[in-house]
Amino acid sequence: MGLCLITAVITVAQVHGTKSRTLLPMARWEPNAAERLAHAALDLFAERGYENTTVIDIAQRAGLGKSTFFRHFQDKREVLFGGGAMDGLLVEAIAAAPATATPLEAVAHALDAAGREVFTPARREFIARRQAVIAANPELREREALKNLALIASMTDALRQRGVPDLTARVAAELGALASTIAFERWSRTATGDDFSEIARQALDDVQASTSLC
Amino acid sequence: MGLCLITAVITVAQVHGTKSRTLLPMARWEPNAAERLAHAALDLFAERGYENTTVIDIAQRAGLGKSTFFRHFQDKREVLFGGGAMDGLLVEAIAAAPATATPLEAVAHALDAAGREVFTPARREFIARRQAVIAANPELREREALKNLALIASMTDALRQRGVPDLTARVAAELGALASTIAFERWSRTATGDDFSEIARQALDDVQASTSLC
DNA sequence: CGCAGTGATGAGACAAAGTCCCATCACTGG
DNA sequence: CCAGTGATGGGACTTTGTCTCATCACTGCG
Repeated sequence: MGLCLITAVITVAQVHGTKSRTLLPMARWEPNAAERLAHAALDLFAERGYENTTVIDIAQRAGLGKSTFFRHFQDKREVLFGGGAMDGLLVEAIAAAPATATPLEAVAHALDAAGREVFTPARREFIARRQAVIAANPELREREALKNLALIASMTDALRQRGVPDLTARVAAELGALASTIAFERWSRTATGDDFSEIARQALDDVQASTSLC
Repeated sequence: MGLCLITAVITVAQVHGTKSRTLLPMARWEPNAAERLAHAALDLFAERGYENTTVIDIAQRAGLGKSTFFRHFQDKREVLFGGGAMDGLLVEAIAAAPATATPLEAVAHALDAAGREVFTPARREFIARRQAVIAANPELREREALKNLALIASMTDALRQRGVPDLTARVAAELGALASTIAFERWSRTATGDDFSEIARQALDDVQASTSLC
């Protein structure tokens, strides 16, 4: 799966530094609680595994309490899928594609946007690490599958609003998701700072070519 | 989703009646504990909803204890996805397809098998009821998404073993899953005893035709 | 007829997930 | 200096899921 990735930890460095005077009272009241929790969780999951990590462990490492964890995340799995801006990003990109674009070209437009905003070279290592944690645990893969389904539904809707017939929209969204997954697999293996958008376009072409051989 | 359906409750009426003499000592030691639990669960989920139903509630309605529930099912969700013979059924059907068949024809072969063995007219109402329960709850949809993923992976493997190239196998499996989902949507709406296999073949044709319009 | 063995079950203790309520603390504005 | 706001902490509570051990039904054997 490649679409439903990272979104938490995206709004990272921003506030920090406004009130560096009152550091004594402890980590509490320090900003970015959600980000700290997400980072602490990824670290712990990578160290000891998802199931050997307690929500309390995560909260403690972030200098927070259990209550605060559940105030920021619906459940333990969600800490790795937090942000979720991916959805809107793809929908907007599909809507913004030229009116003359075919469904799959509109999807390619969306994958470009993902490459520009999310799957950046700077985040590659972090995202791959996160993906490894997810792949290692059934509960997390389950959540990822659901997110992916939601993403496909969003893309399908976005295509329909361009006037694409229902079934065609569904097929295009599904093929786009598959291409994205394949592109992500290739991209996370590249040691170099390869551009995700290029890889994704290539993957989309490959997928489209394969449909003729079915 | 249509592929990952029913499997529990499939080995239903069989043993019953061998020891109808000792009925007094209570439901215990009555056979088919798993089936009784699955039916009790579906009834309760339909009545009060998944989240308002306790595992203990389910066990009690089946005349069993909590321990026995978790002895038969990994977790609360799994009670609706129990059997799981679907996987092997599709894999075997794909392997058994004529060597001359294209990937999608092999998949069509698998959907035929599903229509013959699982999505029978007699089970239509029950399956639709179960699907409604799943659709009404995020946790259950999540599990369904994971099962669907596993099914796609199985079909992909089965196609690869026929000598189909990796990417083509993946695309064919994905398109087959989509066709199956669409076929299931259509089939569960038909009041008549329509044949799932026919609907599925039609859906597969529709999907294939749509790929040309992307 | 009785007696030990097997297998499914039940009961209860336990850890962790998730929910809820309320007190507390940091900071804000008057 | 004081009241208000919002994020936090703590703890009680329910439920899920695990584990261990005793129990019961039925089986086969002497």
